Parts: sequence; C-alpha cells; structure tokens
Amino acid sequence: MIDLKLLRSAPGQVRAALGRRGDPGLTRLLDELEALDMKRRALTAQLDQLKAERNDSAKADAALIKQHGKLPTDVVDQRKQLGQRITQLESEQRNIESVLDAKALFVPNLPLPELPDGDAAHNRVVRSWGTPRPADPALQPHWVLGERLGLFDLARGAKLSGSGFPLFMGAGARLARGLVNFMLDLHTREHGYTEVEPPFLVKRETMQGTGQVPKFEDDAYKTVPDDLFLIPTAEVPVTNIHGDEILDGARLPLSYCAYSPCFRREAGAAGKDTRGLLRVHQFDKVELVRFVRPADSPAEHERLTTHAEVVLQRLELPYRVVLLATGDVGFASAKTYDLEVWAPGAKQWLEVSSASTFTDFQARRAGIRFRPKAGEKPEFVHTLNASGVALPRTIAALLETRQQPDGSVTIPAALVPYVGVERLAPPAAGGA
RNA sequence: GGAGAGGUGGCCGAGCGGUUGAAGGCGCCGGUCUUGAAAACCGGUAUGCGCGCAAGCGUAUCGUGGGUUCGAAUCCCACCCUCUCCGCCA
Repeated sequence: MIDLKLLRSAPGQVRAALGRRGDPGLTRLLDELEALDMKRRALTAQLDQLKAERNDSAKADAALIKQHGKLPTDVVDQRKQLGQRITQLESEQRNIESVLDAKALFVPNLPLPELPDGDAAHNRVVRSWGTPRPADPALQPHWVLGERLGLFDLARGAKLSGSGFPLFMGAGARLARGLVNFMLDLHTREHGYTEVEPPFLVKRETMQGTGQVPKFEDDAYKTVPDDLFLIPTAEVPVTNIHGDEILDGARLPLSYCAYSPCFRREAGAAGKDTRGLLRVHQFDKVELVRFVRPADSPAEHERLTTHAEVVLQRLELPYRVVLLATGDVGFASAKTYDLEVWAPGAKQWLEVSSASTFTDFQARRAGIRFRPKAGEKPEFVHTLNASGVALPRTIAALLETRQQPDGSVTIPAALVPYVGVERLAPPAAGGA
C-alpha cells in the first residue's frame, strides 16, 4: 500500500521511483490519489470541527436537562440540524475514502534504487553456483524421463483436472514428499525457522494484505459460495498471521517456514514454456517468510536469499541468482532475486525461487507493526519472503541434471535419507 | 446445520442513554525507599485520522456494518467470531 503521507510530502520522489516500473498509467493514478487525498483532508477538518461542536453542546445540554428536566424545542431543532449536516458530510467522506482506498490498492511498491532499470532483458545475474551440465544431445528432458521412470503421469493428471495438474505416483510421489521434508528440516534445524502449517484457503482480505488482490484476482482460484481463495503461495496466509498486530520489537526478526500446495490459474500463460512440469496450476512449495525491523531488511533479504540457495547447493543443482529489473519486479516487491536452476534436458534456466523484500508495502496493507521499545510509537515492519524452494521445476532440473547413460537418475546424497533410495530406475513390471 | 450463552483497553473485569477513552485489578515503564533486590508507596502506560516545527489540540474507535436519538459502549437490525449442547463427520 502506498504511503499517502509520503506521496504528499515527497510527490516527486514517489513519481520518480514508480516511474522506473515503466507503467505509464501510474502517473494519472497518482494524480487522482492526490486530488482525493486533498478532498478527504478538507472534509475531515470540516467534519471534526462540527463534531467538536456537537460534543460540546451535548455536554451543555446534559447540564440543561438536569436543571430544567427537558431541552427547549428550539435547541433541539438546532441540534437536529447540526446532526443532519454531520450525517450528510459523513456519507460524503465515506464515499471519498472508499474510492481513495480502492484506488490506492492498485499502486505497486516503490522499487529500491539499486535495481537495474528496464524490462526483463535488463535483469542482472549477480552470482552463480556450480557448473551447468554441458549440452549433450543424449540428454532427455524431464517429461520423457519422468514418464519413463514412472514418477508422474501427466495424461492421467489431465484426465482428473485438466492440463497443468500433475499426478505424481510411486517413487515420484515419494520424491516430492522427500523434498518437502528435506527442505523443512533444513530450514527449521539449520536456519532457525519456525514451521507452520497454514490454511490453504483464505479470505479476500488476506489475499489483499499480501497484494494478490484486487489487481491480480483473475490469477487466483476462488471458491464460489464462500468467496475464499486457494492460496497461490504460503506467503499469503503466513505473512498475514500477524495482520493487524503490534509486535514486540524484542521478538523480531520472526522467521516462519511453511509447506503448502500452491494454486495458480496462470491465465494468459498458455502455450509458452508449459511442457512437462515447467508451468503447472498446482504445485508444492516450501516458503520462507520473515518479519524484520526496517533497518535490518536489506541484510535480512540477502540472508534469506542464501537460505534458499542452500537448498539448491545440497541438491547439487547448479544455479544462478538474478536481480530483477524495475520493469520485471513484482507488484508488491521492492527488490527481488530469482534463483534459477539449469535444466540441461529442457535447455533452459528455471526459476525455482523468488526472494523478495516488500519493505513496508505488505505491512501497510495488512497492518503489521512493531513497537521498537516500550513506550515508543509503533512502526510498520518489513516483510520478506522466498521460496525455499518450489518443487516441480526443481524435480525437473534434478532429473535432467542427474540422468545417467543407462536411463536411471541418481539421488543427491542429502536427499537419499528422505527418498529411501540412491537411484531411480524404470519400474520392472506390474503397476500400469 | 439446529438451540442457547457471550464478544469492553496487553490480560482479567465494571459500566445508569448524558463531561466514559472508558471504574477497579493484573501486567509493563519511571520514581521514592534499600548496600542490592523484594515488598510498600507515588506517577505514567491504546490506536487511527486531521491540524501543528513542536508542545499540544480536535476527532474517531467498547467484534463488524447500518439505524434510532439533541446525545449511544449502553436501545434496534444485519452480519462475523468464540463457547456449551444436539446433529453430521476425517
């Protein structure tokens, strides 16, 4: 949520920062907000004065009634008129505020200065780890490997729910479960996160807190009679855990990790990069969420990113860290690093994690504050999150990277205890 | 889903339609006392919005949203949530 006070005190600065996103419509939106804000304040001042009048006279009237038993009719008429005027202005105020609030929800976060300007072509690789497996025509893409090894059955998944709903079976299901447990164990034991299991369906208000709604409502699945949304990421319920709260500053930073399935309609994304597990409507993910003091958020963002990186390192998957440019960074984010793993079969980098700082944007929407010290005024926290990490593309990269000449796939050592085997081989017979 | 009870400040808990942002207690912060601490005593202790350099002033908020009234935490309506019992159920 944009800070209207900041827009008021530093309109040029806000415009310059938002201008870097390259959305020409934003300028007009800001103009509208400023006009509404001015109207609102004028009205509020007027209204407060009338209410003060009413309060004063109510006190005086109470004394009169005590004295004389009742209020003179001319006084009653006077008060009535005042009351009507207030009621009228209040409804005007409500209208302005509801329009103002509704529009403000469409203003994205201000990108931080260090982001490169421009569209996705200007994203910058800031570091990489491991050596991508060299090109080799013998390498198979994961959709071939997965079906051959009997790990998943995309055709049958589509039979159940339509395309984009993968069905994992046998060792594939075991692999998915093992990955989830591996990640949760890593983050809780080594990175100090508290594991949470959140609701997977949330209210509209919850989606709004993290920024998915109202602007991107069409990207989410929604249940019909209850107006509940299927979460597109555990970020949504987990960040909102502390919505409308004032946290004790001494408790910060707070670190939560959560497994959840994620549901995304991916409206408009059909056709491109959707083969196999590359883009699906339902997938598993372990998410990391942190609540930090504003002064700590840049360092915490870096740390958070490394927490996600460790997952890939333990899985021995070569990856690169990409700093998103102003035109590519998400609506609610002020700065994002994408983690991309190399998939030698599909021959592309796959985004498996997005590590973002939202500064006070989500905190403002959701009402997440902290008190720095006893007696001090509450401030908005900064919220951060990173996938740690998303499963399907990680599985894709894992299969493609670790495929052997004999058609089998080895399991990285860190994962062996979770999967129970060292190697995935084609099922002998039986099954289907 | 049905029946009943209830939602007041960080917590417990009072509250008559009229100086109630709200008694009292607990907790917390500061102080006095003490070698130190405890106890005791004194004082302070909500949030949003508007105006103001600030001190501060005004205003709103007693689950949420409407309404009645000169005036609502107190009355009316709707909704939400919690608890108890019944039904159903992993």
